[in-house]
Amino acid sequence: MNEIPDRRRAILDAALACFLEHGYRATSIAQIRQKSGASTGSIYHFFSGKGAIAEALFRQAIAGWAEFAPSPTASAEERIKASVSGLVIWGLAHPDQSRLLDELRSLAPLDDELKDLRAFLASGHDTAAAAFAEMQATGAVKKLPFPVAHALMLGPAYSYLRSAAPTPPDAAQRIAAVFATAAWQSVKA
Amino acid sequence: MNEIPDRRRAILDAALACFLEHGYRATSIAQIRQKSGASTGSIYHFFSGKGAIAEALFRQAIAGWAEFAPSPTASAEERIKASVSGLVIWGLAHPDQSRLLDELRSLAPLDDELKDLRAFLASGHDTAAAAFAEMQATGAVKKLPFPVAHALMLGPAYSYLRSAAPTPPDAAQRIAAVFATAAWQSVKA
DNA sequence: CCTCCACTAGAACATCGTTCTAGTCACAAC
DNA sequence: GTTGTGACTAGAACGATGTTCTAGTGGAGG
Repeated sequence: MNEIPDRRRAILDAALACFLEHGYRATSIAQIRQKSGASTGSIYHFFSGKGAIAEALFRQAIAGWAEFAPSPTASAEERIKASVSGLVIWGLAHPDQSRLLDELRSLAPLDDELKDLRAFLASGHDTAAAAFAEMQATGAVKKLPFPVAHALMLGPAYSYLRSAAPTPPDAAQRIAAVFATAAWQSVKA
Repeated sequence: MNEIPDRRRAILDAALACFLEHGYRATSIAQIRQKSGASTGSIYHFFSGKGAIAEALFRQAIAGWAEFAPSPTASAEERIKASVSGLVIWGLAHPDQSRLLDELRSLAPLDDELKDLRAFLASGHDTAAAAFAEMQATGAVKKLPFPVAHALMLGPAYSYLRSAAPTPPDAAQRIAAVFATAAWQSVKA
């Protein structure tokens, strides 16, 4: 009885295809309507708006990447390197999904359509800050303000992925290692 | 006879005020029209569209920051550190202008309104790549692909400025130094 | 006085995201 | 068997936006 309705899934699939091809902003509800076969009313029955569709797809994409999440018992160095490396490897393997996430991250603070996504990102930010504070408490990393540390660790990876081309896995591994060691060097005590 | 028309200047000033207050996307032509006292037709007489206004303001803002440009005769370390440090110090001193530039940079690849700005950014990218290639030739920096090096050097600064609060000058100096030394450590030979 | 032309004004247009109104269909109640 | 009910669909209508169109103004040159 709790099946996901076909219509809802069709809308999500169509929206993802459109977003990956044209970006979030450039795809219109009309395009999603055509590709999914749903009607306008149907779309707004399942989602509160374009932003809600984007948020659902964002969470879905994040879930696909979360498998790279480092185990919480590893050392600070391993956890940080795994975070950065996982981000880069996943991003180079899925460049258009990565670009979509980046577009949504950029738009979230400015676009009220994406208010819920903004809240979701803020909660993720908070858990990352807590994890980093824990590493600071053990003396494993420098005592930097978290926004500074976050920018040092993940800024290069985000920046690179924004304009990266599809990359074969072995090259992606090497590039990921560069960013991972640079991130660790930047924040290690 | 070649004076800049008052109307044009009034439009630019009004647009800058609106963009700084609400961001590029959230300001409408109508707002610019009201604040500047110009009419719709007048705006489109001077600019080909909203994107052209943004591009004009982008160049204007870049000019205000270009004073931090390092002298070409300095060492690679000095030039790179000065670039990063200058960006951070200027960005922390002008947070809303910095955020506007970042918004426009994010939007440029996706929004056809900003096609001309996109070309302008690409040319700037090319000169930076050439400068870096020169440093590589002298053996001062690692032999990294330029996109990787660029992300390592400026990614953290861009990332930090995106969410930075106004900062007093002395604190800004310290933060800038953190990012500058991290950038140099990441790419030095 | 006439003619041009840079410039202005505001109505009109196309498109977008969203809301509204009306309805269909399956199914449970009685 | 009829009637309700509620999930779902459909498409017209709405308001706002960026842009274009049509009409005009006013001053400089012939």
